[in-house]
Amino acid sequence: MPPKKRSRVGGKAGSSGEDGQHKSSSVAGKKRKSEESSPDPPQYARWLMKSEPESRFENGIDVKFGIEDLKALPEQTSCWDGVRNYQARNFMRQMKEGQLAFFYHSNCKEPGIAGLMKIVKEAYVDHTQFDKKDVHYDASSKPDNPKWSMVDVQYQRMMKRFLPLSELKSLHLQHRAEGGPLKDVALFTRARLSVQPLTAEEFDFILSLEDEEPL
DNA sequence: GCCAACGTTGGC
DNA sequence: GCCAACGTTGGC
Repeated sequence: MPPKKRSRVGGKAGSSGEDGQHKSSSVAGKKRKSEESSPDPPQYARWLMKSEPESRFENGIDVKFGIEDLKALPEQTSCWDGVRNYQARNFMRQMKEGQLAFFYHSNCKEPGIAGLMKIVKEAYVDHTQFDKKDVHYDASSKPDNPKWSMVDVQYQRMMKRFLPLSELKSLHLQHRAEGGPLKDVALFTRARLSVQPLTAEEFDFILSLEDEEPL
């Protein structure tokens, strides 16, 4: 889930092409409009990206990468490598320079939204897929047709207060029952996705929570 | 550490 | 192309 380390900007630009396809559901000959398909995916402009702020060793490598680690890098910028899920990858490929993303701390003592970052480089090839030493090496991906992409992100700021998952969850449940902006938020409806889109309404509502008293 | 949810893989 | 087995995510 978490992406991880790596210092600042990584390789060269370019995004690799193609997209894999992932769900299908399409009928032969017919087009399936609503969602899915690559032609025109809904346009999202705000994101939530998960990473683990506490040490955890995978194949002997520490995958820890919290918001403080991002902040400490040169230019407070890092590539977001290691995403190995097609939906998460496809969302990264939709990201545009300048868009904002919440930095979410997962798999830790206190999960929740820690801060804000900005997309500073659009999707390009994640080089770690070819690195046998890397935790996220993917033997099935070939350099002439890379499977995985990453973006570069830059630290913007910490939230004025940490927004715990527990609080977001009670709001989600409340909104689901009575209506409200977090009714369908991906954090709970697509819990395992490490890169998620947020509607403007969801994003703005979550941002407004930092000025509220903790629940 | 447990385990539910869900994505991926591979046999058929 | 189905679906059971398996692997991963991530809260608790």
